[in-house]
Amino acid sequence: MNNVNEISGDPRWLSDAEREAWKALSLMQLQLTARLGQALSGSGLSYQDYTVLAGLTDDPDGRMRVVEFSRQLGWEKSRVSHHVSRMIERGLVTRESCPTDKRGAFVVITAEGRRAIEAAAPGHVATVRKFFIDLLDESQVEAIQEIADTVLTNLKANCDER
Amino acid sequence: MNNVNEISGDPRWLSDAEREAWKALSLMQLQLTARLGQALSGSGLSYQDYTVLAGLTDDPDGRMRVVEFSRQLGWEKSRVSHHVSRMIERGLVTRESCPTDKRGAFVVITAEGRRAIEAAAPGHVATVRKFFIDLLDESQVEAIQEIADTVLTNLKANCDER
DNA sequence: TAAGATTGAGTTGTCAATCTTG
DNA sequence: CAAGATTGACAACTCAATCTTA
Repeated sequence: MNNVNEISGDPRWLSDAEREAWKALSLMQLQLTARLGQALSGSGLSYQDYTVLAGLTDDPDGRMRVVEFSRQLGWEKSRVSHHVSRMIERGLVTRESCPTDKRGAFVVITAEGRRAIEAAAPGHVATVRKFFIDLLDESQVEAIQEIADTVLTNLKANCDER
Repeated sequence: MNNVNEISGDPRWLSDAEREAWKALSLMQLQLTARLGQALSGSGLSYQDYTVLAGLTDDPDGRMRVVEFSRQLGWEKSRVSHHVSRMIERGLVTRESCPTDKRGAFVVITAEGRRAIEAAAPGHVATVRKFFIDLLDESQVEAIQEIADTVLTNLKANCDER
């Protein structure tokens, strides 16, 4: 499996540069989120908790549909459901039924949830800056956005195929 | 928590562009690996299995130290150990002790493991191309590599701090 | 019938404790 | 004591099945 296919070419393989880039990106993502989680550990919130609460505070009423979380975070809907259940037990959020669509459910942040994320936010932001954002220039942030948008659009366009 | 901080500035927050870029990247990574996993499902290998076997085939003898996997993949060493145990049960790899460092252990690919990854590889590569690599130009692949290298170097430099 | 959501069972991953060797 | 590795208990996630409403 030696591959020194530097020039775009052979569709059966990836070039070394392509493989390395993908590996490096995966490793970065894993280590970065691990680090963000560590940094949060003192606050009593996991990185996942933080993500959910941050999503809720984006809404003026502090509420979001389960299905919307599923889309925004890329979590299986059952994952959202399970995680919300655990957060409810800890008093960070509640569940409310949706008046307009009776199948639906809202996740709503509680006062305690708000306190928790407000306490954690400054430190978390500092960590994201220190280990990610502040290391990049504007053009790199743009590049990430463009790449991700391209890939996500393509994924959505082919969500039917096996 | 409204933030319309477009101009670099305030270290207490992230700009919208910065937040969006990070969210998009996380979403991309999640959906991409989910898709790669789906595409592999017919082969009897999970994406994680594939990753391990691919690492092993990089070595001429098809062997790699557990600790090296831990570093390369960014997996907890216990995760490597557990996953290898499961792969052993399925006959894809074996464990061997290291002669030079008696604490160490090698993971070694079996003939069956080799068959499995060789069968899965063409399809997997095609999927990585279709949903990722072929959507990007050379400069974007480069950009990813640079960003990831920068971030990973910085993480390594600060691995001691809490 | 499909879409939103939950549930339970099984799988995978983490964390702390332990064992062995450097 | 530190480094490599494993183990077991627990937490988080996935997948399929189910329930309810559109």
